[in-house]
Amino acid sequence: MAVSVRVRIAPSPTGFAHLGTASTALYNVLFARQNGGTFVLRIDDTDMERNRPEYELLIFESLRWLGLEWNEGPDKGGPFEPYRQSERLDIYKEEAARLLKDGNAYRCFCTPEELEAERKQAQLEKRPYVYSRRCLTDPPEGRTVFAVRFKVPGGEVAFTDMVRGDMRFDASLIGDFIIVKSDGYPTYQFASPVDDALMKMTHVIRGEEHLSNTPYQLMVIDALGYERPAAFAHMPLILAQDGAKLSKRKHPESNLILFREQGYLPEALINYLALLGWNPGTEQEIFSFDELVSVFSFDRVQHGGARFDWEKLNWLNGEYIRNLSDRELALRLRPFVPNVDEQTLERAVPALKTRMHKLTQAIDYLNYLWTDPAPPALDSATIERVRSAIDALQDVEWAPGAIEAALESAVAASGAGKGKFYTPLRDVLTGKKVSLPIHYTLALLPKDVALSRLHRAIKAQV
RNA sequence: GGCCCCGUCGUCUAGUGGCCUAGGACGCAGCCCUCUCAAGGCUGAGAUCGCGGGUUCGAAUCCCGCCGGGGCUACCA
Repeated sequence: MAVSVRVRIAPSPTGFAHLGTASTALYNVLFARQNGGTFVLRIDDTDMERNRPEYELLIFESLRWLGLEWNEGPDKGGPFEPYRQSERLDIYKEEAARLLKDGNAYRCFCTPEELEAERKQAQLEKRPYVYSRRCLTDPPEGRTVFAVRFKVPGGEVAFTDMVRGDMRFDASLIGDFIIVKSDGYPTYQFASPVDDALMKMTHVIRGEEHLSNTPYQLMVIDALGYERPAAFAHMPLILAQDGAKLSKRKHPESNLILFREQGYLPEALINYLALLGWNPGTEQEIFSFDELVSVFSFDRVQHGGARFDWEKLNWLNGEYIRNLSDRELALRLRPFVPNVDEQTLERAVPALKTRMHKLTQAIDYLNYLWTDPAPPALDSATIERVRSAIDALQDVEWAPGAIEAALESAVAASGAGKGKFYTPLRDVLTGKKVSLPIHYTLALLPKDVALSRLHRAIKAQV
């Protein structure tokens, strides 16, 4: 019987969860779901300087919002606890000691300045830099502060990548790298493979930035005598507008929480992310999550990075909004327009639906309901039209259909066009040039409020 | 600098030697619908397939060189 699939994502709480986090999480979940596997969330918090505990909560929240729930993780436990690297320090210490004892690692007493000098020198001589191994062959005397370096065995490291096929790297080009920092914390190149092995990961699916890190990690796993993951998958990077890798610091707009705040639907973002770097080979663009699970495959994944395109996301999000039932859309809109009562919101939805590519846009359409626009200046002909509108509306049933009918006969009687007639009404009611269709604009307002705004506009003229 | 990945309309992509006068989607333009804004319908512009050499009867598709972009090369992850 085959071992069941285990995959993971391992974000570091050095910032908010961003598009890249979501993207790798998605592919991991898709693959796990396809194979009845387990999706693990591990927190790689070994950077003492930059970790902030509150970011961990943000990561949980963002992933849950997207519906990318994990089976094992720091908040829900599992058979390989703990799932926070900061709580596994003794494990790394032990493994490092083992490497030290077996001669696969050694202590390095070099100072950052000395290493910097080595690097500069190599650059000057135009030779590729690898650590000199000074501390292996001729360690300086009398120093107490040290880091631990992995002794790179050289040779070739080969592995299978589900996206790119067979990969091979020449390890003689890789210098002895640090696996334990002088503060006692493990580096990513060490903690990550140790945990992948210990947590029995069968597949490692992550961003392309880790492709060249893979040989480092495989060498560590080999030296420790653990079993390697069966395969890797290095997914194309999500690029910013300038073509550079999306980063938390340079691209704060990639914060997932912001997507929620702007009114993007999680299912739309998922759909868009899936299409960034992967394509089904058909012309289908809209995919439910279950459809993605059934049709996704690594061999149709792009090898090059893809620029994130807000325009296309907006379109997709609009499509998803339009496909929501009125009830469901009203529900999702609630938090964005807390000033609007439930009933009014539900009545607004049919008109709102085709006019939004994100939920926040409802605010622009509805805020005339809870604000009071100043009466505009009107010429005498316009005043007449407003007056006849008031007359027409006076005894009408307060619903869009009836209002529309009443207004249309008033328009016909006035001899003016709908534009001339409706534009000032819109202006008086909302103070804006753009609004929902005029009969909706009226109907959503309480009748007395609507009529008093119209009355007031007429009186305001001298 | 070294190693690795990539290079088709502005963007995301289809395409694995002839089906390509290079297809789709977003965006853009025009028209229709229309009280505004959308949505919807129709039409259109937009890519000498990074460049230069080959191979071949025939290349976006194969080979070589170059150029360009990105990633890694940290006591960040």
